Amino acid sequence: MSPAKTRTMQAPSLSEQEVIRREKLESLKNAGIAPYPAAEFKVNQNAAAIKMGYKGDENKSDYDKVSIAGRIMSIRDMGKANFGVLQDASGRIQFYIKQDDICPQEDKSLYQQVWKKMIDIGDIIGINGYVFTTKTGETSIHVQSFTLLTKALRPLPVVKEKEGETFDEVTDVEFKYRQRYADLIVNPGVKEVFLKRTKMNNAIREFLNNHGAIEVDTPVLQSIPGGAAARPFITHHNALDVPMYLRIANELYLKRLIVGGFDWVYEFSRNFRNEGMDRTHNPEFTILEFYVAYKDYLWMMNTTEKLLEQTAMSVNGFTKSVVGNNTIDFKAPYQRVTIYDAIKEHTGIDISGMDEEGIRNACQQLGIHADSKWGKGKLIDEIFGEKCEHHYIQPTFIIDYPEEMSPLTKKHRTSPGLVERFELIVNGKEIANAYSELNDPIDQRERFEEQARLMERGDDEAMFIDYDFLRALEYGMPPTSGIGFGIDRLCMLLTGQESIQDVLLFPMMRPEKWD
RNA sequence: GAUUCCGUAGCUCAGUCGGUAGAGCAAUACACUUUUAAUGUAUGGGCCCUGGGUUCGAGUCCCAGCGGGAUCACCA
Repeated sequence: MSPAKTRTMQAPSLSEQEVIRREKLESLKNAGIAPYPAAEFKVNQNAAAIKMGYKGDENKSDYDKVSIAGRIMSIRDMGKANFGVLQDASGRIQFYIKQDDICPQEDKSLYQQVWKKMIDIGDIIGINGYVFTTKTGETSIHVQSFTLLTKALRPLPVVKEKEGETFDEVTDVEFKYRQRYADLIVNPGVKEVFLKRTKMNNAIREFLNNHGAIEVDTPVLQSIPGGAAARPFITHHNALDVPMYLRIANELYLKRLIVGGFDWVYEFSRNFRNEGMDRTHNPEFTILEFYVAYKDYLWMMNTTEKLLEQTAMSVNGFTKSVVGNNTIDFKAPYQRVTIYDAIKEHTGIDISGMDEEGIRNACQQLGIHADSKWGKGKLIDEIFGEKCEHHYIQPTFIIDYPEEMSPLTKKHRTSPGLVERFELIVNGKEIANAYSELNDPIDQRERFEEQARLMERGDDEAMFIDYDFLRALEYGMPPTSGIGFGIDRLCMLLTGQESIQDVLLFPMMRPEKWD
């Protein structure tokens, strides 16, 4: 019986390579080498800084005692010397390890037995040595000593690269999303997307903080899921014995804070909606909302343009971003089109004077399903979504929505039946929604009651009446403008990703079965 | 939720008309002290997603299930 067969019988669920790694783990322990040592490993450099800073003879002495730590990504075995690649948080750097350097005496076992037989690709090590340039011109670390920091028991997918071309890249999305840790290790570029996401958030925070905005935290567990039209996740609080909902939006809480005297608040709000998943929807997602006292939606459009232009610059260094076949320019200002004009332009039908019946007929004419449960606002929204939205690739403000689909929005100052609201459409998708906030408590109560009627009519997305929010408005909320940005979608636009799963570190997946 | 495509070694992928399971990388062993997708020689590694069915015989054909992608519906 072959040794491999014996191994398989001992541990039937492990692959050959996993069994061999466990045997190496035992060998290490037998040799008195800790596979998972506790002590700090002091580093004084990182891969990127060395490659950036090392200039050969000019500053060689600054790099004669470097110490870095990272994961072994490849080893090229030349017998009594190896070249390898070490990857740390900053990037990758080549190292050179030679038998006679780490074993200057007769005893070559550290090199022959430990390094060559017990260390693998994927292991995390620390190395000490000096920087040099190889014959072929690559900045490398000449290893004088190494320390095993973590033994890896599972083989890493091996991805190779030459001159920017990648070979055997792991493209299986299930692997990438379920084992993001491994995806991040082996696929260069994945990490870049998430670093850009952080840059984007930082840029937005910086913009807001510089303008005097206050970052706040509001409840995620809510007894009335308000501020949006969506199906919530339901949970239960045992001690109070009441149902609770994971928030679908934080809007009503932020407005309570405006009542309370803050004049600019914002929150990066993780929201939860119990709905379908696709390239642009994940059940949990992030919306940045902010509310500013004494402003209106016109001011908000100006602010939005500035915020996005500046954020794009911070993330990419320029205002343009390539997504699929489109190049999007976030440079302000953005076009502003009323929703009625948009519909007129893309369907040839002017619905601005029509009642619900007329719009229903228009839907029929356009071949759009007009559900009998839907009111006028929903029908208009449907026409816009079907016939117009996808045409707007460059950032465009669609403004002045019908009142019925905007129960939290202030009535338009000059056009009856409309509200002061805009959505920002980019690359054919909504990425922000804003309005002059409704602050008339009596009007707000009527709008909620209209929502309640819609709910009775069968609209399962109509809003609940939030009596505490009405009470807050009765104390008086100053004129306020508010906005919500789809942060995941904005990130997709700024990083050129076409699936929301590629801008979420751990996108939702059906749970794995482990038996 | 509906439709459709996919699931083969640790990874990337072949697998013809239904006839004993293949390659490269990775692994193991050997050679090689400046290589870089290192190279050369040899070896091992498979619940072909799971369960049924058809058949003398199924990775391959049929049905059901599981997981994933795409499109649609719902939505941001």
